[in-house]
Amino acid sequence: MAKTETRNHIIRTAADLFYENGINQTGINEVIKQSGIAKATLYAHFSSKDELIKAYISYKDKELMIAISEFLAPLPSGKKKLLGVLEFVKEFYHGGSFNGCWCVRSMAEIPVSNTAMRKYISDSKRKFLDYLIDLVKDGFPGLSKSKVNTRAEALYLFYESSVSESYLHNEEWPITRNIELLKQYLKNVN
Amino acid sequence: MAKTETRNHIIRTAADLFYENGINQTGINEVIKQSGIAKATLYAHFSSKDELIKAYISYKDKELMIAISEFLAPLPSGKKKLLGVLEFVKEFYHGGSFNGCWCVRSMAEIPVSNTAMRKYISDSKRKFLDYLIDLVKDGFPGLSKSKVNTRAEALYLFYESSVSESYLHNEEWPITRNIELLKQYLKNVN
Amino acid sequence: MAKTETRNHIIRTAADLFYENGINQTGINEVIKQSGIAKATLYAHFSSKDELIKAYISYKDKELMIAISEFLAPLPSGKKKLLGVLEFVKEFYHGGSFNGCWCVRSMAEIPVSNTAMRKYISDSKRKFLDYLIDLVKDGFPGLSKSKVNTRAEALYLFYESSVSESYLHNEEWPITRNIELLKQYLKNVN
Amino acid sequence: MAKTETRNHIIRTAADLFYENGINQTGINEVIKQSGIAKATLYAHFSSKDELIKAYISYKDKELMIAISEFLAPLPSGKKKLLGVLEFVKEFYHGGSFNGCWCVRSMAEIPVSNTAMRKYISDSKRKFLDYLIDLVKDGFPGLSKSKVNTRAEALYLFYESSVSESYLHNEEWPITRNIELLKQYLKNVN
DNA sequence: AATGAATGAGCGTTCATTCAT
DNA sequence: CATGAATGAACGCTCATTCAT
Repeated sequence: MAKTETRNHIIRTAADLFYENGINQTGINEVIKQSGIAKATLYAHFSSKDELIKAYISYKDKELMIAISEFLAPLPSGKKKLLGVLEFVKEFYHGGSFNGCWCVRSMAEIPVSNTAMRKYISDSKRKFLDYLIDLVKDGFPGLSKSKVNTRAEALYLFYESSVSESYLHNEEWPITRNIELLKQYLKNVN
Repeated sequence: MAKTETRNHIIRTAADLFYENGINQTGINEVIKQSGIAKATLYAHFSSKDELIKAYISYKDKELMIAISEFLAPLPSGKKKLLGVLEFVKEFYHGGSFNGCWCVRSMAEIPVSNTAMRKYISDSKRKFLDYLIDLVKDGFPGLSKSKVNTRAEALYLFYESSVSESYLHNEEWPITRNIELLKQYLKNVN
Repeated sequence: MAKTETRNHIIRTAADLFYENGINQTGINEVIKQSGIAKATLYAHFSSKDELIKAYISYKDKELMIAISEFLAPLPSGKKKLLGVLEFVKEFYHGGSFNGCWCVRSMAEIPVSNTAMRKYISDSKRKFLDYLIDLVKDGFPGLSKSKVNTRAEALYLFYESSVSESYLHNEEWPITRNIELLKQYLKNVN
Repeated sequence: MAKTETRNHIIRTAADLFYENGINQTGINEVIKQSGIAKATLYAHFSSKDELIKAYISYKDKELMIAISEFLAPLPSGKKKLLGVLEFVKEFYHGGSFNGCWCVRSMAEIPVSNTAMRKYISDSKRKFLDYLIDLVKDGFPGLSKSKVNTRAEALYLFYESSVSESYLHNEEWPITRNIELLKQYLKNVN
């Protein structure tokens, strides 16, 4: 197997386990067993579990960006597209492998002393906010930068609580309630 | 020392450690060292770490209810009081010992297989939602039960993302942005 | 409760637990919980767990002597009575609370370093052998002391392997086989 | 060191300790200290202490089979060979490392709830009985299957009480007495 | 005489990581 | 480049026993 392939294989296997059971509940042994590789092979590709966790976070983020972009592609730019972001969450929630936000959950598992990792995770979420900023910018050309940011941050917050609270309660209402809130919000912005 | 005192002493010590560093990063050894008690003493009061975690969750919840109630007491009923809930988060955030939501973070650390504990935590959050429902009910007498719930759920979601996102990014803007969103939301409800 | 009553109550409770589950598998806490007494009360009556174990051994031995004597009482002296000893084992085995020999099992749980306890247990078995010697002496008056001993030791060995092996295999055949062996043995002694 | 070598090294070390002091009196820490290996190494080879105990039982059984076979090899088939089994016990008893029957003693230390382990141990003894059955079958060709079993079971019971009782009393007489009983028994079978 | 909270050494087990091959 | 046996610190938990009341 080529080096990159092995690496990706490990990441995908680890991602499934980390996202399903949490990063601390998933041991290195479990990852190598599921991957079918040797322990030292894993350490040849990732110098530590932390590095593997970072790769997991990035992998899930990229996967999300692709999925959400595909979901939004057919929707018209503007308010419909922004609402689409929360509609995506609803679909995600019912998709069968929903386990909330990997960033929020991973952050909870990282020791406070591990500032590097904590920064990596919050930076990761920041990138998602940037993605939403672009979405607003594209959907509302001419809108002032300040208003773009405000609108994107609002959308981000609706998105985040949809994901986290539907996961926390294992119920759909946080998503539908946030959709209503977003609709009302968008009605009141020019 | 009376039994109840020792028990409370352990809970308070454990709560500080759990909330600061997470429940999995905090070992029983750390708890007893900080408490200045013997290991068997802890196990005389709590049959397992899980029981101590439950006591921690309940302790933090009660503490929160008291603090938020005191904070809201001087505010006039109605919209001012609901906004006060988010103003409380802002104060909480700057209070020096802010580490996000213990429920959200603990949920992320509990294995999926531990359904009893997961239920305990989500039930705990549900109680907080009930608290907000009462707050809305009291502040808007005559409002239909359905509208009370809708309004309380909205407030709950604003509260939750204020706490979680300010913790995640270690920045204040999620709180201020949510306050703006809540203000706008309340403007549009009768 | 009078002191002796309390003491006997503890012994009986402990005996049931020790014989059912083994002396090491039964904690002091279990004994006091089942007895309904305080921990310090137990230690007022028995200076250590070892002392309680000794009391358990003696209690079971006495109980056995009484039971076996009652069982043998109606039988005619001589060979019939000796055979009765093994018939007693058969009844004991089917009695519902059979768990082999407390001495053999306890000996296995005592550290080799605890010579005092080990001597106590083997002395205890020696007393049972003495009981069988008396049985032979009474049943075969005029028999030389040497022959009495030989015959009693044979009976003792048949008895012991009946108890131990039926317990080990959880099957009855070791008892019935030993009964056959004893019958044949007795046929060949004058 | 090759994996199998390490495994065998652990088993031999554990066997000495388990047989000398009992399985519950011997902690994992003692085993690794004596073995000179790390704790995780032990758990890489044995998933639990129970697995190590099983390996110990099997190891001792195999060792016994080999030793007894070697001891019996020069003896002529038939009654001489059967008597040899008890002569072997006498030699075993005086060998310096005699501590009774590992199966009987281990059974006494295993919680009643651990049915899997208890079955493992009694199966182990059953194999020894099968060994004796073969011995009788080979020594008395043409003997009916039923008589073979009866004779082997008798031999088994003599063997067992020789081992257990000489251990219990730390005296030789149970062995010599059983030898006499076996001789007499064999005189009366065709 | 009786209480029960507190003890500290020990238990079996799991972890991410290293290194000789 | 890949292997897998070995590591040692930490984990959650149990034990018989003591002592102030």
